[in-house]
Order: sequence, then structure tokens, then C-alpha cells
Amino acid sequence: MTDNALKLDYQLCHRFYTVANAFTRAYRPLLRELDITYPQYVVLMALWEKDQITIHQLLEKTHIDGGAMSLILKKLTQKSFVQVIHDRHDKRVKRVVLSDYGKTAKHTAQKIPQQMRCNLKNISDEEGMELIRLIDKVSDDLHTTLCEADTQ
Amino acid sequence: MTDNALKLDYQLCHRFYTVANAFTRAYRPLLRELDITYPQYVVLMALWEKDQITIHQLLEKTHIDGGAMSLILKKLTQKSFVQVIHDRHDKRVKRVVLSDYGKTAKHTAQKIPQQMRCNLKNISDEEGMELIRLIDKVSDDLHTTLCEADTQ
DNA sequence: GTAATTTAATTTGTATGCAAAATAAATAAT
DNA sequence: ATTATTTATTTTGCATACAAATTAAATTAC
Repeated sequence: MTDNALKLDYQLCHRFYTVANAFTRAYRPLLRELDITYPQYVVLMALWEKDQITIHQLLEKTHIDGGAMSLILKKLTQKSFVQVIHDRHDKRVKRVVLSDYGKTAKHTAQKIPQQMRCNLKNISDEEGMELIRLIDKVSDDLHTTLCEADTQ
Repeated sequence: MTDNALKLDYQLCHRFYTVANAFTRAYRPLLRELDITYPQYVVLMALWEKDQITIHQLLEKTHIDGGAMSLILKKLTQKSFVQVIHDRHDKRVKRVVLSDYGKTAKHTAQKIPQQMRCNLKNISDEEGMELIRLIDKVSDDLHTTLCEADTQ
């Protein structure tokens, strides 16, 4: 009886694991100028899109772990990219605000997506879009699965 | 001037990041019976394919971080899945050997790939294969990039 | 209007991931 | 043969990911 299903080469998840980690390593040299890690970069990208959002909104947008987010925001505050302020109406809520330095950093970051795109020479634009479409399908499936598990 | 390239929704890497983490969470309930984490499961899958391989070979096959592998092997040893023994011919080398318990665990694990496949209802087999093809292309590109950086 | 529940965020403890340094043993260079 | 280099593995320090527990404040239920 064959058991190919347990072979690593047949595992979709192992590919995601490997490539996600490879991306993190590949970003490091591109982020050195800003002196940030990849998750910190993700938080900044979210803020560059929409500033002064709550931590809750930031968690939804980035899918970063809540516990990790606390530390990441402390780091980004230390490095003067952001300030975290209390919401006026709801004392539970905190909002993350870009500093001038944080806003300026966006200009420095403008070149990063293209630099990363250059690392992916063998992927055509069409393949990139197909990849995004398929990954989003997987993402939806897993999201559904985990939500169903929650309600049981 | 638009700067869509910095939007999270346009980022391939952020999708990999999100989905890879979602996979880890989705595996947890399936791995509870064996009482192992996802990276520990990856190591066992590699060993179930080929036993008594060196740590170096295990690192190549799994793409797990070397420092993390030391700890993972300690955990798997504690849990009696494996033994780590010195190579007879080369005293630098260590080999990882499945215990009887580790071998038996494969039977328990047989059902896991199918259970995970059930979590991906919206992905057809064809789409799964296309996804693997495209991800491998990305993987090759990133691998090349990181290797080039090494030699500079 | 007080109690119970829900929500937002943080903290805690464990397991990795990453990079760089350290250790030890084998191989290459001379 | 001794030294220099390479290879295999571990260790160290920091940053995150996961789950669960905690805290504080708002909302709902009664």
C-alpha cells in the first residue's frame, strides 16, 4: 500500500511553509535600510494605506497574531515610526498613528515591491495573478475551517 | 501618483505569510492525537520516507532552520519518536533513527493528509497541482535570489 | 441599576525562525 | 605533519506565532 500522501513533496502546506519563510529571508536585505523586520513592514504597509486605525482593525488587516502585535507596536514606537493613542470615545480601544518619520518612510519603501518583484524573474504577471487567485481560495477554505472549529 | 504596489492586497508575500500560518493553526487539531507541532510533524514525515538520515539531510529535505532543528529533535527524542545517534565513520555527523513508537505513529498519521484535504473543499485536484507548480516556481526564484546574495 | 456577557488589548509560556557565533571534527594546503 | 579551511551541529539572542489566561471597559440582560 502506497502512502504518497504523507510524502513531503505532495504536501501543499509544506510548500507554503517553505516559501513563506523564504520570503521573510528575501525581504531582510530590502528592509535593512528602514531597520525593520518583515512583520513590522506589514504593519507599516497597513498604516500607509489607512492611518489612525485601531489595533483591532490592524489585526484584521494584517492577520498578525494579537500577542505579537503588542510587541511589534512597541518596537515601531521605539523606532519612532508610530504613536499609539487612546481612543476618545471608547477607553478600551487604542489607535495607531504614523509619525512624520513613519510617513516619510513610505517614500523610502516605494522601491521595495519592485525590488522583490525582480527576485521573481520566472513568474509572469499572469502567473502571479493566478497564484493570488488560487491562494485566496485556499485562504478562504482554511478560514472557514478554523471558524467552524471555533463554533463547536 | 498611485502606489498600489505597497498595498497589502497586492502582496504575494503577505498571502504566503497568512496562509502558511493558517495551515499551522489548521493542523493543530489533527496533530493533537500525536501530541506534536507542525514542524515536528514535518520532521517525522521526512523520516517516514527515509529513516536513519543525517541531520544535514533532514535540514535539506525539510527546509527547517538548523537552530530550530536541534530543539525539535530534542523534543521528538523526549517524546520517544526518535533516537539521535553518532555516525560511525564521521564523528561530526549525527543520524536520526525512528523508534518503534515513531514507526507506529505513521499509521496514526495516515489519515491526516485526507483530513486536511477535506478542509480545502473549494480547491480542485487540478487547481492543487497548478498551485504546486506555481509555488515551486516562486520557490526556485527565491532560492536563486538568496544563493546569489550569499556569494556576494 | 446591578450582574453577566462581550470586546479590546496585554501578558504569559512554549515553540519556532533568523542570523551569527561557537565548537568540534574532517579535509585540504603547504 | 602542522596549519588553514571546510563541514556538521549546537548555542545564543532576538523577533515572532500560537494558545490561553488576564485585565479593563463597554454592552446586554434582567
